[in-house]
Amino acid sequence: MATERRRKVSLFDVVEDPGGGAKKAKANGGTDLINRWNGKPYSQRYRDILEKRKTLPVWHQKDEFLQALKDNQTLILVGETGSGKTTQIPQFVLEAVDIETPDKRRKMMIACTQPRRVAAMSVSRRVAEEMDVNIGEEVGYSIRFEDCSSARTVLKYLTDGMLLREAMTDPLLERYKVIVLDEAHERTLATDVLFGLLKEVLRNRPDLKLVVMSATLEAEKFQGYFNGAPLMKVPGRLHPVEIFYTQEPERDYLEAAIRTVVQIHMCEPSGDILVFLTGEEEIEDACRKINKEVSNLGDQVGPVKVVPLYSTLPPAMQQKIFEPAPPPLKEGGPPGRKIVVSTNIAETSLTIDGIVYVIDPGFAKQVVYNPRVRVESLLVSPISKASAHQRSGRAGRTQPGKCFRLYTEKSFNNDLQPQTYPEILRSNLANTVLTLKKLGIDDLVHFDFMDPPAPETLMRALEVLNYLGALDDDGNLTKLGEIMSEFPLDPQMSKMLVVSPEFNCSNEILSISAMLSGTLGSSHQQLSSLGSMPPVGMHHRILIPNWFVRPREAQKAADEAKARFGHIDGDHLTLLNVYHAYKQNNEDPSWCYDNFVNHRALKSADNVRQQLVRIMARFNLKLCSSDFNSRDYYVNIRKAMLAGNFMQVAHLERTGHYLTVKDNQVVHLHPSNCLDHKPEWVIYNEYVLTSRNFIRTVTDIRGEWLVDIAPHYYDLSNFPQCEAKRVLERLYKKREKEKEEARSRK
DNA sequence: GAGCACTGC
Repeated sequence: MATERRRKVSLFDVVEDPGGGAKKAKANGGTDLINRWNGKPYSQRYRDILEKRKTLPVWHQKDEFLQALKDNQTLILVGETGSGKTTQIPQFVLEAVDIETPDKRRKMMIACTQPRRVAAMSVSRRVAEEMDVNIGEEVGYSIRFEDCSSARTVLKYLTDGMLLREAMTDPLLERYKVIVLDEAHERTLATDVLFGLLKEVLRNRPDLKLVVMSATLEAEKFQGYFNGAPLMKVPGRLHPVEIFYTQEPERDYLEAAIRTVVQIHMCEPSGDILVFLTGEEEIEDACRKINKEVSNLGDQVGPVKVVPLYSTLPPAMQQKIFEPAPPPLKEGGPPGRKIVVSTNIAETSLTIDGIVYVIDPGFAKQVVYNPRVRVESLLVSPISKASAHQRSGRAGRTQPGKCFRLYTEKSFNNDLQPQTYPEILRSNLANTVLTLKKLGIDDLVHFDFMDPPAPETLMRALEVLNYLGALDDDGNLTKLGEIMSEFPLDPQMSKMLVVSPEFNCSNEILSISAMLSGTLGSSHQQLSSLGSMPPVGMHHRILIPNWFVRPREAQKAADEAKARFGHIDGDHLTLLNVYHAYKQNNEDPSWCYDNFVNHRALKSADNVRQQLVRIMARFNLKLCSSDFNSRDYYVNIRKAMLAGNFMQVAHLERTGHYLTVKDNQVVHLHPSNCLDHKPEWVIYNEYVLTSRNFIRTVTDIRGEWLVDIAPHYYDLSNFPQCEAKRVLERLYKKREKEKEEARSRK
């Protein structure tokens, strides 16, 4: 222990002078004009930025921070918006720690995790500028689809999910000297897994340090979890925001929100308005109504620009939130105003400057997972206090602001829960459990989760992985499971992909998997901002992007276009048709436009597909297709899909409705399906609970295949009494008879 | 015959 202690200290060369870079350069044998990191002279721009950096709140506590870092292995830092922690703390760390290795060509790194890709990209660009180096060299970032770092990189920003991936091949994270977990209060699934993992790694690597950065005072909870690690608080830099509550509860929050917008516009000084609503339809509706109400007021009030904002809005439309408010109609007339009507996207992911008024009805759509029926549903539910706090903060970024909460103060105090439930308590954990197993965590029950998931959720996940063959009966990772864990897909999908060569259709399953695996990411590139924050729930599930565009003014034409891609045996095959058509038309955006196909979604599917192909190659999984003209072409694809999705099967009962297999839930085919008939058996990708229980993205499969491909799941000794069971009994008998006949023929 | 809060690998 004593030697470890000494070693730790000697590796830690803290600079006593808070002056920073210039002095360090001198110490390195150069002059104070030379950049320690790349040996080049500092630019004037560097010095200008440095002066501004020094005014950030964290700089006042630089010495205190470095001393605490020197004395402790783990440190918790709480800083609200505007403290500068995300950009400055990793630089402080870099100045202070010794990152040399015996190998002179390579240094150890500082990692800083972010929940979102755009943040990792934009923050690292900013920091590279501040350090006067080129992005991708000494300072870099690493996100899915893009590694912008090199052998020279000493400071790397990366998504929390990416660090988790790295841990799969480098379990002790030996490339890193210090790991900074930023935005820890958001409690993403990946951050929560990293918490537990890093606690273990820290025990095995006394030379590694961890800085946990968070924006809320839940930090005391973090402190308890990290064995009493010291906590440092850094003030934020927000303007004051005055909070107003309603006297009485509002019966109709949409109507109340619109009324409040109009009142602000009539009575309050200039400044833009941000309204939080729950979804696309509600937002579009509100925008129309606001425009109508304001135009009814005539020219007594200034002009307004009402802008909707939600994630599925095309980027060009989202860009409108950055346009300035309209000028007064006539000189000296009442000022114009921009009114942004947004989902939660404006709470964390996007920051709009110039907002002075926030209207918060107190609701958001949130996912609720029920492990008993294995269903996730999207429900409009009250937000948490932390979320309300975050929303109000959006009014104080550029000047003092006002926030109008459309609920009573009593309701805020008594009804809202303090924090949004962390994602790990609200998700299906099949994929997370697979990752943990791959990381070498064998005993999940005793894994040190900050908030342990319900045992039932873990049991469900283990059960699913066992049925898929990823875990053996003792819960150990199988060879198959090991390969599956490498794919950035849900276990059902990675299973069908890994076995698809056996069905001679891996090319097609690759395309279908890529289409189903929705990442419309990187579209917010220009929309990003350094602002960030709080605990609003994220979740993990299969969410399928919109491949088809259906503009209000051309719905009929869009439906006709979609029908042209339709495959009567199912939606998965329809997706394959769309993908093939897209490739045959050279990925042409105007072809997409003419055919009402979402070019962004297809482009991102193509990107995902390339990544999946690389992983297939790593494991020598064959890329193959059946003859397109053979009768087996689609049959093979449907069988391969069943090999992964045999747990998401529904059976058509004689009464005319579908029952899910084993769970016996009544479900309905979602009307968006492309089938021309009601198949006896279907596999489905999504279970959506809206006006009815729908299964969406469905494909016709044959009962015989259930018996052939998944007999361990369709084991009738362990099956509830139902019509499907009787059908399966007949199918098993039929198979046995066929076998007997085959034997007697021999 | 219906509708998609938000992320990530």
